[in-house]
Amino acid sequence: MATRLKDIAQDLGLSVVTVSKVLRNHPDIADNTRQRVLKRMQELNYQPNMAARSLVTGRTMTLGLVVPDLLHPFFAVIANAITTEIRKKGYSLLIASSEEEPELEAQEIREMLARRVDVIMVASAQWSLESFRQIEEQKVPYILLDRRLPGLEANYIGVDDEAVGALATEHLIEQGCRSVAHIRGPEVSTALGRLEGYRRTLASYNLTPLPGHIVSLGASGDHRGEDGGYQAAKRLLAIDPRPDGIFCFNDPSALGAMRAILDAGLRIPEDIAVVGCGNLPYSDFLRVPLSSVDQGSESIGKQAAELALQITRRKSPLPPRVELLLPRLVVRASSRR
Amino acid sequence: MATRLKDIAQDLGLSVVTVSKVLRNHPDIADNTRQRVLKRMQELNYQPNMAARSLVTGRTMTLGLVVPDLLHPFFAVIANAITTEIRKKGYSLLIASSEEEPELEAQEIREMLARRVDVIMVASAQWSLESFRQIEEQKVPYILLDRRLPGLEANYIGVDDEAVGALATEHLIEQGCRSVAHIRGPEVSTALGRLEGYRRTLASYNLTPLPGHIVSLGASGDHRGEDGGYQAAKRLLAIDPRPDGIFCFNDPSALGAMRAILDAGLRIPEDIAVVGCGNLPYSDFLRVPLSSVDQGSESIGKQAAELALQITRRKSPLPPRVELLLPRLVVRASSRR
DNA sequence: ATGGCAATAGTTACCGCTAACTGTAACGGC
DNA sequence: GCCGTTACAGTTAGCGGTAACTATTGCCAT
Repeated sequence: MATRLKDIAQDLGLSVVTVSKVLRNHPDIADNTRQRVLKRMQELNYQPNMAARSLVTGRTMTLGLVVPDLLHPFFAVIANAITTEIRKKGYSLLIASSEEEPELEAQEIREMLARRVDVIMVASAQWSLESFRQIEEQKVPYILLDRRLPGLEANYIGVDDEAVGALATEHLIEQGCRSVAHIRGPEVSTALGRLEGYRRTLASYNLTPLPGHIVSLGASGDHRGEDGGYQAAKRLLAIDPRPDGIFCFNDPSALGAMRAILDAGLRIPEDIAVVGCGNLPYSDFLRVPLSSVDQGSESIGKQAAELALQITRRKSPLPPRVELLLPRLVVRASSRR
Repeated sequence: MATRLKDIAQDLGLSVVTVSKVLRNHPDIADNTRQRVLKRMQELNYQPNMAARSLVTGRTMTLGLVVPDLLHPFFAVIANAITTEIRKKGYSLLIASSEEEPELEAQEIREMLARRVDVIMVASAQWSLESFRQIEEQKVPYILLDRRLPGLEANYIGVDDEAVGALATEHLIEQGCRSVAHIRGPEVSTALGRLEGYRRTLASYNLTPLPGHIVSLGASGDHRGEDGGYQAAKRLLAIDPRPDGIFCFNDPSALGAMRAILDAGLRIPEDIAVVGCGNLPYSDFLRVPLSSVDQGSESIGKQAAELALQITRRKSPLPPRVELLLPRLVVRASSRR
C-alpha cells in the first residue's frame, strides 16, 4: 500500500526512528543522512500516516465544524474562511451539517469526539446544553459561532446582534419611517438579540412597536425556500396602521417580504422601506436591491480559526473568550429615500 | 482523558478484546456480558478512538472532498448532499477548497492522502494529471466531480455539459432569437462542453456564430464578484450586428451581462434574451428573473456519495464509472418572449 | 467414559508512528 | 590519559484498537 517510514529506513539501512526524526526536523541528524532520507521520501512520495501519528501524539491536526446549514452563504463563508486560515498550519477541517436539527447536531458532535478533532466549532441549533457538557467531559476545547447558549460559559465568536437590530432600526427611522415593524426569527440568541436591538432603538426614539408590528417567521428562518417572510409581511400589510418600514431578521425573509409588498401593489422604499440582515451575494441585483446588515461572516470564520489554532498551541485551557464583532450596514435602494 | 476500551474492561473484569467485540457486535458474547459492557459504555460516554481503529483496519471512515470554491452554491449544494448521504453510514467528510488554484489543489490532495481518506472526490481546477497519478499510486479510489480531465480514465459524475449548451441555445432560438451569442468560460471541460453544445445546436439550425459573438470570461468565472460578465457583454453590445440572445457560461456572468444590457438602455428579454447556467437560489427575485440551466447539483452530490460508499464496500477496484446527468432548463422572464 | 462441538472469553501480535531514553564514536581541554 | 561534551543513530515501549488464533467450559451423542 502506501509507503511507510519502515520502507524508507530499510532502503537506506537506517532505523525507523532516524527517518522519523528527519520527518520532524529533529536536530540530531547529520546533514547528509537527512538529504538521503528526504530524497527517498520524495521518490516514494511518502505521506506520513496521520492516524498513526495521532494515536501517539494525541493530536489529529483536524478541526471540526458543525453548522446548521451548509447552503446558507453565511455559514459557507465561515467554513471557507476557516479552511483558508488553518491550511497554512497543516490543519484540516471536518465539516458536518446539523440541518437545524438538535438531534442531528448532537450526533455529529459525538462523531467529532470519536474522531478526536483538536477543537470543535459549532453554530448550534440546540437549546439543551447536554452536547456541550459531553464535549467538556472529554476535555475537548470548543468554540460557539454565531449563536450563544444561555448558561454556557464558552468561547464565542459572533456578531453583536443587538447592534444589528439597532443599526437597521436606526437607519429606517433616519430615513423617515414613522412605524417600523420587525419580522423576527426563531428563539435563538441571534433573533433575540436583533429583536432586543430593535426594541431598544425604538425606545431611544421614544417609540414603541405598534400592536402586531412584530411578527414571527417560521422556525427555519426561510433558508430552504419557505415563504415565511412572505406570509409574515402579508400579515403586516393587513394591519392598520400599516408599517412604513420593516426590519427583517434575515435576507431570505426580506426577499419574501419584498415580494409580498410588491404583490400588494406597493412601492419599495417609498411606501415601505425594507432592511434585511446577512448581506447575501447578489443582493445588488435584486428586483429592488436590498439594504442589509453585514455580519462580517468572513471575519467570524477567520477569528474562529485563529482562536482554535491558539487553543491547540497551549495545553492548559484558556479562559473562555467572547468576541462580539461589529455589524456594518450596507444601504441599497430598498431603504434609501 | 477520553475513556478507552481498557478502562471499561478493567471496570468489569473483562479483557479488552471482549469489550471490543461488544463494540463491533461480534456474536460470541454472552447476552449478559454484552449488557454489562453496553451499560458501562453509556455511563462513561465511550467513543471509540477512530485513529486507533483506522490504524489497524486501514479504513478511516472519512471521505475527502476538494472543491474549487466553497462559496459557490453549486459546490456547497454538492458538499451538503454528500454529508447528508454518508452520515447514515457513519462516514464523515473532510472538505478543502482549492480556491481555483492548481497548486493549492495538489497540496490539499496530498493532505487528504496523508489522512488516508477512503475515497477522494475532486472538482478539479487542474490541467495536469500529476495529482491524480499520485492518488492512483497510493491506490486510493477517487471520483471526479463536475469537471473532467482529458486523458484521465476515472470515475466521473457531472452534468452533460454539451446538453447544457444545447438546451440553452435551442431555447433561445425557439424564443425567436436570430443571433445567439455566447459568453464562454475558462478552458475547462465544463466550459468547453457548453461551448460545443452551443455550436452544435446553432449548426443544427444551419446557423453559425457571428464574428465576435463568442467572448471569453476571465479565468475565474466571475464567482468572486468580478465583472467579467459585464465586460464581456459590453463587448458584445458594441458589435454590429448586435446579438439578440446571450447564453452565459454561468449565472454570475449572466448577472453581469444583464447589468450591462440594462445599463445600455436595452430591454431584457425584448432586445436581448439571456440564459445562464447554475440556477442559483434567488434567481427568482432578480431585477429580471434569470432563466437558467439547472445542473442538478444535489443529484451530483448524492450520486457521488453513493458511488463513494459503494467503492469502499468492495475491495477490488471497480472499473471507472461515468455518470452524465441531464440538465434541466428553468425558464424565467429573462428569456420568455 | 470420551471425543466433538457450541458457546464464551482470552492471548498474542501488530497497525505506523513518536517520546524518551540509551549507546557510541570522535574530539578537545586540562 | 581521563572525563565531559558534542554529534549522531538506535532501542524500547506504547498510543488504542482489531484480526486471528487459542483456551476453557459444559453438554451431548456415541
